[in-house]
Amino acid sequence: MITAKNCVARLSRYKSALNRFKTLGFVKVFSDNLADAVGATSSQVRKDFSVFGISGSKRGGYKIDELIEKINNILGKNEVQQVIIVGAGNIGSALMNFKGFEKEGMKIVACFDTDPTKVNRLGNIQVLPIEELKSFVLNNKIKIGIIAVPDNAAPGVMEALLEAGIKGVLNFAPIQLKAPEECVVNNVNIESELENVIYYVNALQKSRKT
Amino acid sequence: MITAKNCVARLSRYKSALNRFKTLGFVKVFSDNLADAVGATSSQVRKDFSVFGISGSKRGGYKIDELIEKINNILGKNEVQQVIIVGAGNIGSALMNFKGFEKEGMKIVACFDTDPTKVNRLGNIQVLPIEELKSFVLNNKIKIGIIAVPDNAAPGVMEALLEAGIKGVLNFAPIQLKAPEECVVNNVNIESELENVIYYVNALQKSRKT
DNA sequence: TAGATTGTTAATCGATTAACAATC
DNA sequence: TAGATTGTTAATCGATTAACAATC
Repeated sequence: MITAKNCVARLSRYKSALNRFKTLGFVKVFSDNLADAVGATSSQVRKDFSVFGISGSKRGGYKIDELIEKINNILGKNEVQQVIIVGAGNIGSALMNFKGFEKEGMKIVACFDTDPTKVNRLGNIQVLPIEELKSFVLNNKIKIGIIAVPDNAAPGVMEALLEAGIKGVLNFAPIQLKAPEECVVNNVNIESELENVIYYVNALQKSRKT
Repeated sequence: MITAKNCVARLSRYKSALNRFKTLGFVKVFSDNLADAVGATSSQVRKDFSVFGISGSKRGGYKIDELIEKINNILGKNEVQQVIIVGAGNIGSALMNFKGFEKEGMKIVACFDTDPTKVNRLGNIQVLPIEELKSFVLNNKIKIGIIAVPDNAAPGVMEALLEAGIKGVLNFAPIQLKAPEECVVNNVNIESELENVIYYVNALQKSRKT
């Protein structure tokens, strides 16, 4: 990996904070403002920007519009990113209807499922049989896929995506998926995120007692 | 924070790996097996266990059943954790129907929404008006809440949860929520996770070209 | 026993923060 | 100009890894 993952994640956060600042009518920000907005230090904001070659003006801070523009470029927002989903269950369906992606220039173009009863070629976003995955990915030059299937099905889906030539995967199955170097995998484990909260709530209560 | 967040997250991963090992008929594991399963080093596995006071037997590794038991205790699995959701939109509804929580001893007991048309007292999991949030939380001694509302509504919901006495929050709104020390917040930003994948796919392609 | 694995300490690595010269 | 903020380097902090004595 070229750039630290946290660093890119913070870039996303800066961007949403900047959009909020813009809504409030701000025109420029200082590293200090951004730091407050995302819960970081001003040093970190400036360091992150320097990593990505973003510069402001000394004494004048950063112009919000320019900053958003630059961050969007870095995050690949100059073109709409076409994304497919595998798995039309709870999570998959929610993501199909999720407004957040569209707003960020990411478009779900199709969903795939093994269950024939879930296939639907008439909807706003088609649900297709898994057999059509490879041809669809090739024909439409899709690079990004989301896995939203149960954990036992996930490794198989990963293989199918790799074989179809997918270059990046966001995985919601509660299993750590691996891929060869040429494919990026980001595992999001919702159960584990909730377990995390529960752990700290309990830990906090225990430490309170002593 | 008492223990590093990554450390707790890995604990969750060890647990699911252990469950898979168990399904395969294994009775004991070595730190090396677990490391392979979750993509860590054996040093790290043993270090993590030592942080939580988990010990195995030299030469004999760890008994899977005991290990699962111990990890479950640490993660608060000795009792079913009751959780509420705020927001019955796409994400909120998916989480209500999500099987993954139940399997892990976490139970969604109610959902709250401002939209009266979404209220439903007859379903398997009730959807209640947001006005009933506080009394429900108090009456049922709920400690954990999930936020699944748009970003502009999220800070208000956070306040309402705090006022109701919630001690831990898992936030899916794309905004970094803050809370006083006595409340734990874990922010999961799905858009940002996908952006992350896109960034690395692009970065990889660029580095390939040079 | 000999060999393999744990548990822990020390070394390394990377990420965050502090500090400050440059400069608007 | 004087004061404030950037950009960057050095210092600090924390997390991961390597190494190895203890021991089953």
